[in-house]
Amino acid sequence: MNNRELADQFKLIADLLEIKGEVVYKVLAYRKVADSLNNLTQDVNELWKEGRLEEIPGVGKAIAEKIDELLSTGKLEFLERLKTEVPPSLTELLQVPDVGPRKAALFWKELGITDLAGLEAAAREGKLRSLPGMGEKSEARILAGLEALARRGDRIPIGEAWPLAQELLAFLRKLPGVVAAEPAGSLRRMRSTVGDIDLLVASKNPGPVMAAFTGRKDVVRVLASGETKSSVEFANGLRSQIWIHPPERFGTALVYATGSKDHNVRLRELALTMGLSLSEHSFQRKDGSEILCDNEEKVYETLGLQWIPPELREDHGEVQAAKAGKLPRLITHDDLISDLQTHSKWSDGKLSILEMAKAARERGFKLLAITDHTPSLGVTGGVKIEDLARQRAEIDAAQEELGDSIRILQGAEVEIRADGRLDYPDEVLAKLDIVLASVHTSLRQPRDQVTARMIAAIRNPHVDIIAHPTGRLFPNREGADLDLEAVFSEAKKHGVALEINAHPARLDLDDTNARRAMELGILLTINSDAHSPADFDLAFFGVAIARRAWVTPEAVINAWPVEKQLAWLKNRGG
DNA sequence: GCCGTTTTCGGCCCGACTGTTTTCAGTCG
Repeated sequence: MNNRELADQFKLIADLLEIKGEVVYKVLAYRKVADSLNNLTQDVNELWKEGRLEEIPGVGKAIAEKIDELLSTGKLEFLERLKTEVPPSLTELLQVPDVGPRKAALFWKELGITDLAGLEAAAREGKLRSLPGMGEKSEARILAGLEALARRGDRIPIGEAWPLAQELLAFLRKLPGVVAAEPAGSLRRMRSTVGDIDLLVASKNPGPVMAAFTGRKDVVRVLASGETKSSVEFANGLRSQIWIHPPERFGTALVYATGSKDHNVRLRELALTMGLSLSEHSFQRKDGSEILCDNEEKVYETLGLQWIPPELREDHGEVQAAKAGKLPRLITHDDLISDLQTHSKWSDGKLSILEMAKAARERGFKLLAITDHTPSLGVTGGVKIEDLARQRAEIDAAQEELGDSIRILQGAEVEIRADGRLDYPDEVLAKLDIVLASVHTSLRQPRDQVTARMIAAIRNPHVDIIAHPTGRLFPNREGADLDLEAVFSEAKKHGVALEINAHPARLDLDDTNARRAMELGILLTINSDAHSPADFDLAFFGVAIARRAWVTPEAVINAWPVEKQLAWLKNRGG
């Protein structure tokens, strides 16, 4: 059982206990452990073997025993018994907006509803409205929520949400009386997926701004509209909400709206120790007087903290680090001066090498690796060995034309075949300037097999980088079941770099794994995987993942001076 | 169920909005 699978068990326990009506703090305790496990930078099995389970945040004696039972036997008696008391399928209902644990319990106990289909049928038959605390409007909201859920599915990739948010922000910023408009929520924290689009507006006159927002043509439903907060749904099922606060309170409001919830709780606890109560409006002293903050820096300063970049605000140690003045200098998009994974017409890219190099140069890159696919990945039209010399000639010609404004490398994204062999023989790899190795197929191999395959690639002396290590694709393809600890240990030993692939459908390594790699001192690389000029800009999302992983520029090859990048490649003997 | 600059018990952040209610529960972030 891996970290995520274990976390799922505890999330299920939390949901079931909540529906059962258990005291809320017990539920929160289980939920916190699920979150801790999901964000753990080590394999929980290692901690378990070393008897260090209680070092995991939120894990005490009782939960440590449950983890022990789950990892030893694969089952948990406590959970099995719980499942006989509350049907597990009831947790489906919690996905529906406006349905929480109390209503789920109500529907189950009064109407025998145990899943989404049952809820929808009952709502359509008008059976919900007569329940205590329910009415026609509540029933209609639940039906609307069910429809939105069906349309939208789950969370959406940040690559889709970000452009939509920019469009909404541009709209808001043009409205009269709007002083500022910023992204908030998981969007601003740059999580790889977001549930809805949160936006914060500064204005002294919120009424007309709210009206303009909720009155947009693409809004199909207004879910809430108040003085400080409104929430709407778009035709595709996506939801967005805005808060509007006066400019002099923008700082506290932005901290609040950005979250995460756990980060906010941490800040509020800290405020209380200083005799202050922190809300989205202000700090309040015990005598009722307020401290207003028009920007975030003032909020953190009042708490005796360094300003914390939004990407770190997950209650993963950032508040403690800020208190000690030890926040890392996070990498930025501007730090990147190379892109080490891109594709040209030689495989599945859209442009010639010269066109790609010009596009890279326009974006300020000084170094570009052309890393086309290899033949076994048939759909990409991989470069045959006999064509590599002609590709080299094209690179030389492009280099000639562009002079020293940008340096172009001949590389390859070499397929790691199902049996662990690479798609080019060593003598061919030896002639390339840079070699990335990656898996695209046979991702469902058993853990041992797929891990061995990856390790074999890392041990090949010509391989410089493992690209998108797990092979995951949003939203539907799970990554390979890799033993990442083993992969990390081997990468460290052989000095092979691991990629944070910036394509929003990949974002692989993810933030949690990238943080673990960083802690282990493994080199990282952030690449766009560009197949067309616009794709170069996707590096932005890769940087976001790196920032969420506390990554500094020193750890990222692409942020090094060109000569250092080239020297690293040369010294690897590739 | 966890946890400790109020420490081994008694707390555990703060508020907006809605709907069904005549003062509040439920949900959400």
